[in-house]
Amino acid sequence: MQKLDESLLTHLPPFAKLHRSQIRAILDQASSKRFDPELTVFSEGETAERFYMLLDGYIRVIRITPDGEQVIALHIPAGQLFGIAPAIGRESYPATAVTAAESIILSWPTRLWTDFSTNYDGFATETYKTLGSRIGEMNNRILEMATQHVEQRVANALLRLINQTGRKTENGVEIDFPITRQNISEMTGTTLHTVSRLLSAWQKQGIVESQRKRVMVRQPHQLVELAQGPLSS
DNA sequence: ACATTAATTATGT
DNA sequence: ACATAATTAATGT
Repeated sequence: MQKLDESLLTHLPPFAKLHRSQIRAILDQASSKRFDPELTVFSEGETAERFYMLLDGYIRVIRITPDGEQVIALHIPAGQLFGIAPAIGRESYPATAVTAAESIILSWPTRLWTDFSTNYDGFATETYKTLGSRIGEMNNRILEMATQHVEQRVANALLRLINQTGRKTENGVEIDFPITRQNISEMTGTTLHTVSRLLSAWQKQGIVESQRKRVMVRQPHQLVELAQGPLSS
């Protein structure tokens, strides 16, 4: 196993307050692995042997319904911890983590979790921050599902994607990992057909631009408008 | 207002 | 050439 450079972690929130020696110790206990796209890192219900830091790439957090249907709960961008079951007092993973793009992932044995959170300044508070914002996001999605129409939900999903994982180009903001109509439908509780129709319509209006597995938003403001939906009553 | 079904076409290896 | 992705129309709830 070759040595990992300390600069990999120094700027990431959970480790930002630590000294080089501490980072060194953390890295020396980590294992590093590269994942191709669409590979499962861990599965729902598995015993949480390890916790993870995404160094590069994107993670999709998914759950499977009893009848085998996929639901995408969340996307995680590089620089965040995931699979942190110990932080919420669980010994099995509550969901499945799949790479959405080629990714580089560090991981540690779960038994180190208490070490990390007691000995390393800022680690605990920062992880609870990200945990908090993920819960907040999922709460918003629950509200959307219950109250909004599909068009608004798809608009909101795209907005979240470009905010969290957007890459700016000349013409707009592009989601910087491959994403299909099917994927978007799994995020919004609709069908790939409806998503396809919506994207086609929005493309004609110049709001988005999409090819196979690629979606770019040209006019975020227009999407925000659509996300508001028709004014109540 | 949306899903489902089915047929057709486009796109990437 | 083959598999996967996307579009489109028709029909159903």
